[in-house]
Amino acid sequence: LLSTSSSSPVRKGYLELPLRRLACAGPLSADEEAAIRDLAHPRRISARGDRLLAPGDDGLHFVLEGWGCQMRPLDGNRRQIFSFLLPGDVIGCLPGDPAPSLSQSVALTHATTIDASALIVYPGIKAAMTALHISAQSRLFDQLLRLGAHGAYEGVAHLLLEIYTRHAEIGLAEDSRFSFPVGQERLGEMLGLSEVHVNRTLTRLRADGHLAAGPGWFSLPRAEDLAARVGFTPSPAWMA
Amino acid sequence: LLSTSSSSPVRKGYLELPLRRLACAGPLSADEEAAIRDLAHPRRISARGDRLLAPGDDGLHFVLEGWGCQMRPLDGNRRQIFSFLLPGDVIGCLPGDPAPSLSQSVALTHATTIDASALIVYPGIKAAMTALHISAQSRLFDQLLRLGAHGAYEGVAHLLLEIYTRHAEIGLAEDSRFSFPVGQERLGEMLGLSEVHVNRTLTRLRADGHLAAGPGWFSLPRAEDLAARVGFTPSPAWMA
DNA sequence: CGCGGAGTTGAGATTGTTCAAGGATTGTGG
DNA sequence: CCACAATCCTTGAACAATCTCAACTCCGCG
Repeated sequence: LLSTSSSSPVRKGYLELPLRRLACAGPLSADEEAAIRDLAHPRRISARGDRLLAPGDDGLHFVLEGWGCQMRPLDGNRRQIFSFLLPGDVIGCLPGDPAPSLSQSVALTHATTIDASALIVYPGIKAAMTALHISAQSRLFDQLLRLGAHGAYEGVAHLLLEIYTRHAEIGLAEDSRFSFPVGQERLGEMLGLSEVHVNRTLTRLRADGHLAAGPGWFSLPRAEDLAARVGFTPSPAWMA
Repeated sequence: LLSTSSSSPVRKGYLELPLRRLACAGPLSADEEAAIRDLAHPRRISARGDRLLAPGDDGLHFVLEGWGCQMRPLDGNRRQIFSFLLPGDVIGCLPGDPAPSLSQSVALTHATTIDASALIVYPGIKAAMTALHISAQSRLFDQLLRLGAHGAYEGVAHLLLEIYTRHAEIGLAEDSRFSFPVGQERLGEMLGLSEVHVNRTLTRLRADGHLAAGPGWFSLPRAEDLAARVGFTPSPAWMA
């Protein structure tokens, strides 16, 4: 997906996504872009189910490949997922905001991350990371709304639109199609729905012509229509 | 409730609750306690429905009297409440964490607040406020859990236990009884339930001997039992 | 070739919503 | 002091949304 768009000799393609993510959160100087591309730390590999962040870790990390989530375990083998962590995302704690392990960050697929704490010294990068932190906070409120105020159809649609948007922002949505490497049960754990009902709702979205799906991907061919249909507003409108 | 416990000549009793709230979040020096008691700013009065925080306000405030909430409006006259703001609570933005109006803070009853931004220069107060901010963040995750993973009975019980605990921490729960000056519809807007179902659930809690209610107050006579029954764990257990 | 994981579908039970109505309480004006 | 309106609480009955259980398919993989 990425290797085709090589304008300059990029040595570490796996840092391209965090770079794009930060760049679309705030302007970066050429120095800062270079600092990101030159990150020399070893990558950390997590198997599905492993923790992306060690319990005491208060650093910052980029997600390079694979999906993760923030969640809290429930009794039995149930859990509530609070947010999905996508390739390119920044995870961990900003220095000023020592919000320790109020939730667990866990890999949902095979995933790789890299330590990015050193980059906080660059003002543009710090500003961009702060902006991303605020976006994540806003998405948490979106999630509260999905769980508390939306029915299954609206909730699933909202979530897919959010994930679609997050992919599109960093150039990972070709033709309204984006990667979705986790199963329907994970959608259920996020939305507070049973796997069966998630399935029925996806079927309904498909029947309405709003969704196409294949192994490991979704596509929202009429994303604009769907957004209007379920009242999905991209980022702001809460300013005021 | 408060005026009886006057050991030293306290001139401004209305600052007693924020003081207690901060004190139970982190140790305060005598100077810091005095600084809180001497807050000279004018009190701000909000009628039910008014905003507690002006849209651009990025300061810190104490809630002195009355209840408020954080919420987002929905289409029509519906809304989703994210959290309740109680007397003694700190609201607003910490300096390092410029998370602007991702939600609205609104009065649910007649309420008074006071500007507390000046107190941030005291390190003990700043630390306590940071700890309270983290508690609030944790309660947001609790709320996600209630909405996503709990049924009505568990959700209502959890929420009442939380509010009971928050009152008890600052000495406002006489005999497991605490103030609850908002109606059942507000509980519904918080829990994503209809007013009718909230009512039926409260009735059920009462029938089970877990709840007593009167105009403007609730009581949880067997809070321990109820907490065990619905799996309510006070603050931590997420550390790790 | 068979096995396991993920997606799909049906039928019945459970939970929660809506609409509608009736009681209780309180504040207000006559 | 009483009538009245407003607000909140309570209850019933029909309806809709969602869950559970159980089966069955499809496909990739050893």
